[in-house]
Amino acid sequence: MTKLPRSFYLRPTPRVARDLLGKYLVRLIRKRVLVARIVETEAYCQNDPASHSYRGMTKRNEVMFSQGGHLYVYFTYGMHFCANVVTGRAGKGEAVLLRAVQPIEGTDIMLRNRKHRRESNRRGDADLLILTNGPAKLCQALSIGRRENGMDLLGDEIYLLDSPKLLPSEIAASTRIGIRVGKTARWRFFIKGHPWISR
DNA sequence: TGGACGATCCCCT
DNA sequence: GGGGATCGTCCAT
Repeated sequence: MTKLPRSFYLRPTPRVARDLLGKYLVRLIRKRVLVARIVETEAYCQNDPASHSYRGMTKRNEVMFSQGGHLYVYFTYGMHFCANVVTGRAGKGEAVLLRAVQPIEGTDIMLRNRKHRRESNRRGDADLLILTNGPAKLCQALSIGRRENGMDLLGDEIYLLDSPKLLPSEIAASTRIGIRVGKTARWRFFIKGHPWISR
């Protein structure tokens, strides 16, 4: 499999969001390789009131305005990170939020990264099915945080591998999750019936 | 300088 | 289904 080329990211954002389904996210950390398959995404576009870029560039969202193919990581709710793939040409301010992935390789590291997160975790996060089924969870599992903000996905620390295109019948679209505005756009994409979809 | 608010997660009812 | 945790960011004073 080959790395997704820059041109992949320079297409319309909802298209990129849909085409990211099934691709492999590769994370190299301390000589170990973590691999996860993307199963759920959301597109955030120009003139989109739900997008961080809607009110212009700030220190927080400046990476979102960089050239497509970079990683935009933001901190939210005082405790969580979320990871986005920047799309389009520099200055556009569009990106795709990675909402859920399926662990493929390095699962032991991912489990460790999310273990002991809370002392009072009574259900136990050792369950693979809930390891990476949410945007903040997958960041924990893959060790994505402030340091990874702005990384080039054509580099060697974090990148995306191509995979055979999914059939249209395997993909579903819906409205986005957790937003207060921009609720009509159907810019959430996911693999139909996939066990790792977020709740 | 302060206060309101999150592209969430987890636990409890 | 609802609320608490928890803090960086942004904008209004």
